[in-house]
Amino acid sequence: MRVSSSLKDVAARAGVSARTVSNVVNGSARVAPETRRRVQEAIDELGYRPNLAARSLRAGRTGIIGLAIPELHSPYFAELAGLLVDEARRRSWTVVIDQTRGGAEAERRLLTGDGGRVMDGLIISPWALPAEDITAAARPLPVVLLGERSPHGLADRVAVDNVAAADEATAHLLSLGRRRVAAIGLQPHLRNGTAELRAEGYRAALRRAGIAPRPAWERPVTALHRSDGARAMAELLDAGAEPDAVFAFSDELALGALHTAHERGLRVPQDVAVVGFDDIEDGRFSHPTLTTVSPDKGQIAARALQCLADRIYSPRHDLPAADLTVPHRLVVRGSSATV
Amino acid sequence: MRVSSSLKDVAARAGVSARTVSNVVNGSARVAPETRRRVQEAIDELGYRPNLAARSLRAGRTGIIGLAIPELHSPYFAELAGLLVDEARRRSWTVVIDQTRGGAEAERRLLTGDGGRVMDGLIISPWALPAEDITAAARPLPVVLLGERSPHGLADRVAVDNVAAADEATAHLLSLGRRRVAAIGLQPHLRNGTAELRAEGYRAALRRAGIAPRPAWERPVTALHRSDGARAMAELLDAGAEPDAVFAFSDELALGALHTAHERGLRVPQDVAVVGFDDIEDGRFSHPTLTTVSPDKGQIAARALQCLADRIYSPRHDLPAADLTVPHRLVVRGSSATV
DNA sequence: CCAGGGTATTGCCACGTTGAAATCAACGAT
DNA sequence: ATCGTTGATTTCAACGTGGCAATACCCTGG
Repeated sequence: MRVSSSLKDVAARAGVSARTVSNVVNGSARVAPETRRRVQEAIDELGYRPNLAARSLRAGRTGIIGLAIPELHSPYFAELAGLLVDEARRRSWTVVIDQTRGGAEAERRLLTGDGGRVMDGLIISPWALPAEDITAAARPLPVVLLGERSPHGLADRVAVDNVAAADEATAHLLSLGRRRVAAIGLQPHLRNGTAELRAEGYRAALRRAGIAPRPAWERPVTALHRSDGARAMAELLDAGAEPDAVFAFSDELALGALHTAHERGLRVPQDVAVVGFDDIEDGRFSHPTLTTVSPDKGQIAARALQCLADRIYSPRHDLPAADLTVPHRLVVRGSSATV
Repeated sequence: MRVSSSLKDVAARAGVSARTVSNVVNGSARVAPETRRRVQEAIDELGYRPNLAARSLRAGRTGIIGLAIPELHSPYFAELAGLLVDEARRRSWTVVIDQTRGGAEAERRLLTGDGGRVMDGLIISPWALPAEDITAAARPLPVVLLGERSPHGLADRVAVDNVAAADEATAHLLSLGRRRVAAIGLQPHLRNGTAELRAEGYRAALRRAGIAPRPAWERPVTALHRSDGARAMAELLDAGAEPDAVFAFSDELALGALHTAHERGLRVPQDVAVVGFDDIEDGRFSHPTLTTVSPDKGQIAARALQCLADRIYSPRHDLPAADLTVPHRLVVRGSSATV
């Protein structure tokens, strides 16, 4: 059996030209019913499948979009990736996933390397690289940024309102009567817009409640894993900050903080209330369950792909950059329950 | 600026033929240093990138491999996918990820649809479809099966020794003096080999300890999420099985079971010891931390890709199917600590 | 000054597909 | 009977690359 058959093989078998077979496959032109039947029969018999490489070469499009995220094993990104893959299938796109592992080099390679030629578009959650650099390197590849601060109209962007969401989360802790509200998750060493925005909202809520933000309450992290949250929480306690509440910039950090709280014999939420960000599944089954800011991930996925589709299928190269804000809501669970 | 430049454009600029540029790019033939310099210069100036579609068409290979897993947001698969993507980059392959969402239809579509033409090979963790069907549908695409029972030499397979691992986990619980050891995670309705194998090991360990396996102790689940584990645990308790230990076939199920135990006021490990399977990161930070069977995921990734590489780059189509067993170890943590 | 042998470079073609335009057949209207 | 029209099918060319074989070039030894 041949490894693969081509239009020509099918055409020979059906007694028509290759072009007619192409028409049957794509429905791009009218084909007589009888001819269509014969061709279809030949297709089935030979098990013909169109060669996508040839099709791409001809069309100048690959039907492949890239998704660049820092880490696939991070629950938030994994959930989001899952939704994006599903949504992409709905548009008959294939998704290639690239992990940047938080490296600026990886983010740049992705854009200047072969990636730029194989993908029709890219959805990226930037980490180390400023948004400006990304959009510059990517051109003319359509790019959608997730979460990052808006790059002044250089590329489409989809995100929750990080400032408002962080503000709400902090205000929620304050509404419980907590006054020493710490924050875990700053990343001053990185040009990471998301962390900056959440810190901004956190401080705004404190100020509105008449509390001056204190550097000692703001714990930086190098990465966003549970272990980083656990370490930051330990440092916070060791430094004698005596927080009665913690707002972690991600659920993973929050779960790490919970872990340390348990170790140190602190009761959650009685001694320390904890709020996270992302609404990953783990938080619904942790002990205690985790209060969190829940971004509408389904909408992030849908909107991001819509943006790409608009650019890929539109002949116009000067579409104004979209800056879409998707809804979020605060989900109150055990870790910040009223005591 | 041109959207993309071709060999021809570079050739024109450097004053050589397209073929010479191709030689410079691929190093496939000797090129005079001076010529190489001029060509490289032109490449840089034009920002030339090879067109992968054309290259694939010519070479008959795409450099893309598929990874089909039930769910991306499942921590185990997300971690594994991350490792596979990293390992694939090392071999300059790109990975497209497909989620079957546990559907037989999705698994079949993947193989018979366009996927089969765009991928050079496929790594699949089968769920609903018997391994035999998968390998039959895939031919002549090289396939590596993860975890599934060996399909009688039809395709390469990489997995831990599920029977032995489940046996060890159960034996560990028995060694703590537990006698009513329940199992959570059977999937009798699916043709899922992995669950069957783990049940086999579980029962073997019981029998060796002189305990007859009881159907009432074996709780089936429909999926492998935390919520399924939580439900199964609740059913187990409601049925009056009064287990003093639980072996869950995955960490997610185990974490769900922990959640229910907390809710019901059971102390872990004092009242019920719990062991999971997979060693996902969550288990290292849960409360209590989770005892689990830790498969060497790095080796699973490396070996699976090695198998694919062997088949893709080998002209021989009759390589015997490999059946590789990767090491695992039992990691004892809080959920089964000695009381 | 030329044959011989290597090195460097080139032209041509095919991979499988599809857009554009040409061809062919059939049919109704003039 | 002829022409125009519509519908169905075909021919031709090109997308960008790399294998193959041919060619142009240079140097050395006779």
